[in-house]
Amino acid sequence: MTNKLNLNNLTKSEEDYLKAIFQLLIEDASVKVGNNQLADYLKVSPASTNNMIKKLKAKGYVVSEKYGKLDLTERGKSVAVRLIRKHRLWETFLCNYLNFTWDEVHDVAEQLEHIKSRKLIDELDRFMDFPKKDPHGEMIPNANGEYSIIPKITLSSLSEGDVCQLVAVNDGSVHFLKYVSEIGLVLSSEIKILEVREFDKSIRIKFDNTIETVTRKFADNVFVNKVV
Amino acid sequence: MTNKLNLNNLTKSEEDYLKAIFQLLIEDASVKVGNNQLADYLKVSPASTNNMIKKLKAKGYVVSEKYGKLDLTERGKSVAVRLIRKHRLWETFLCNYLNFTWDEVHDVAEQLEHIKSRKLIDELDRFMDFPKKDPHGEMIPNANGEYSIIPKITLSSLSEGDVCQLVAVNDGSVHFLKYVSEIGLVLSSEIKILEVREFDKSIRIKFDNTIETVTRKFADNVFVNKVV
DNA sequence: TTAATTTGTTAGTCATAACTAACTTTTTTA
DNA sequence: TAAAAAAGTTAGTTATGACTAACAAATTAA
Repeated sequence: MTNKLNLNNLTKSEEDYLKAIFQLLIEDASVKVGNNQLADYLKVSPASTNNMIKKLKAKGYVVSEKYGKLDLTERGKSVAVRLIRKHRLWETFLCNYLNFTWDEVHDVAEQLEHIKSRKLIDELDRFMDFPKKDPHGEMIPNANGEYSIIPKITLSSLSEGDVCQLVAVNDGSVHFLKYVSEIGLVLSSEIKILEVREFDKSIRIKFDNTIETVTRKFADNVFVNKVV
Repeated sequence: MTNKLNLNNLTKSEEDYLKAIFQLLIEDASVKVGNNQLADYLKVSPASTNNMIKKLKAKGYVVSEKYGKLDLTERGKSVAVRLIRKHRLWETFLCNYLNFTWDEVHDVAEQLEHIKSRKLIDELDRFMDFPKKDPHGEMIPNANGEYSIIPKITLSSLSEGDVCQLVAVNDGSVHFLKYVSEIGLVLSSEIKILEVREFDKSIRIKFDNTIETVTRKFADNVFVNKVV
């Protein structure tokens, strides 16, 4: 009964876990990423993540000590970045060539990112002329896994009178993405903060002659460049 | 312990089985398609196919009697045709837009055909302007699952002096497809049968000022339109 | 600093889909 | 038509990746 470790060909699940750990690590760089948090993020039980973490440790993708925080090895990171590259390239393709909207791309890209073919993704990249950003404004890693992380500030971090430009939106929720489109915001929209209400931190914003009030939660998911 | 039957969302495996049965049924319309034959085709054990057949029968995709031949219900056929549509559209995309060659497309298309998104495939179809044939010359079913079956004759069925045009090639083997490309045959190539050798049924053919001898096995996998 | 809460782990179960080995039915052929 | 071969079936096992329930460790709060 020798336990064969499939070192090279990762399953869809293994890939999903590695990507999730990576996302959690960059989301909150300094804070501990733990087992339950991962379970929560992936919407599975803590027992499931615990199990998978063991396997990924044995395969050399993850490091952690018992009851300790999770981290990825270089190999683990490399897998995660390649998945993100695939995900974002597919999203770009779906939006720019196949008439998908922001809120429609995520689910399909989640499937497409697991297709195993180096040539496929590199040719898709070339076909689209090596796009730098995906439709939500996020950076696309290149074929060598290199990418720049632009420090992101949220709309919620600004103050009355500030003017900013929408550079990216969090792509985690279909409802949120639909909402963003519906009120008329697009990448590069110039947004002026008219008022930040002390009571509930809701924000009155103006863009393209539209005035809207958005919640703190909404503003937390909108990433901007401060202009003024 | 109520046995929940996942009637709508088929697994990758279930889809593979339905497609395989469909392919075997159209390959040899009149001949019985049996359990062992299916196992052989899918390169799994007869026990595995037997098991899966039971499940697909319970779900209403397959019909067969104990020890009898296999057949698909309308629903089963519909699933298979949609898979073939997806497979062929992806192959077309890979060849025409992403620089894939004949022999490279199959494996990737096998993965891509399982992506679940109606919009994805219909938009891909539109993007390529509704192609009628895939790169190997096979018909692509339309969005309603309609397609025409062109009765195919093989190069091996012709006689000395006949002239034909290459209309399709069997896409089952990478080695075969590489071979076809290497000797210089492409879709629409005009081929003249110079000689059929009685000894081993090998055939001397001429096309584009090239003269080649091909085996019976090779000629069985080349589909043509007889011109003269 | 002890108790409560949160977080992490283990053990055992289930479904899917593969496998081998043994057995039964059907078909072929001698 | 009876024996041999081929085809089909069943039983029992394995790996993956979920799950629940029970338990242990670590952290937080009283």
